[in-house]
Amino acid sequence: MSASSKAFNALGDPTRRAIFEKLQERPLAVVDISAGLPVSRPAVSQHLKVLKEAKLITLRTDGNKNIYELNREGILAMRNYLDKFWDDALANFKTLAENTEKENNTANK
Amino acid sequence: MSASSKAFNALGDPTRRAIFEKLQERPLAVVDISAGLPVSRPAVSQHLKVLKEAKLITLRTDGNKNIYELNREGILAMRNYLDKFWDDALANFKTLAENTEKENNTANK
DNA sequence: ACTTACGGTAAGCAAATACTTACCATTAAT
DNA sequence: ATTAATGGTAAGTATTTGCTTACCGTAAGT
Repeated sequence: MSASSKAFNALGDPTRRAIFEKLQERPLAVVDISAGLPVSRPAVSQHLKVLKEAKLITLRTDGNKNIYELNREGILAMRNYLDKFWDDALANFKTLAENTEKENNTANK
Repeated sequence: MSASSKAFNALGDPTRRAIFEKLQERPLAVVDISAGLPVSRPAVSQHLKVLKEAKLITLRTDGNKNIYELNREGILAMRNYLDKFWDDALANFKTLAENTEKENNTANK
């Protein structure tokens, strides 16, 4: 599973997106992330694990608190995937159009 | 559910990502998309519906064939989401750092 | 030292969702 | 006209995955 695959999978879940967006404000400890969310704290821990493995967040320990923070790496991986994806698609469609053009010309001769 | 939410959700599934990536090569009819995939043709139809609703692909009819094609709109929505997300995160962290700085200065006087 | 706060993991359950088979409508081919 | 091919939808099943409770370890506060 590629880096971007894991990231897409991770952000596929609405609760994980909510967590992700909370961390946009500031780095937060698990209790603070959990506060306000409609699921239990262990559920949040499980989601954090998925986001971490997708390299969308990082973990730093501060005493007995686990502070989670956004990780540029995963976000960039997705962005790059989308950019390249679209660029390649355009290139493919272009050569496809050219080939179709040639075929028509040949057929018309 | 926002446009990008639907798109993230859609690409959260590996089979849908496979379909999405097949369409990067060229627009394809359902039979052609289905060929090679480890799931039945109706399953593919169902996935196509989700991708279409996420504005990641579009549908064009050609005789009895339904040709699916990439849709820039959904791809761009995700890209914009990620860009804005990261920009806003940076801005938040910056003001956060400045405030912490001020607090330290005040505390030290 | 004892208690409270923090948070990860395990096991089991519940809900969501991906998949299959069956069916039907439409279009193309013979 | 009949038959093939294309593909969407429905109903039911099965798998996945998100969630909860229970538990444990570690760090901080009193």
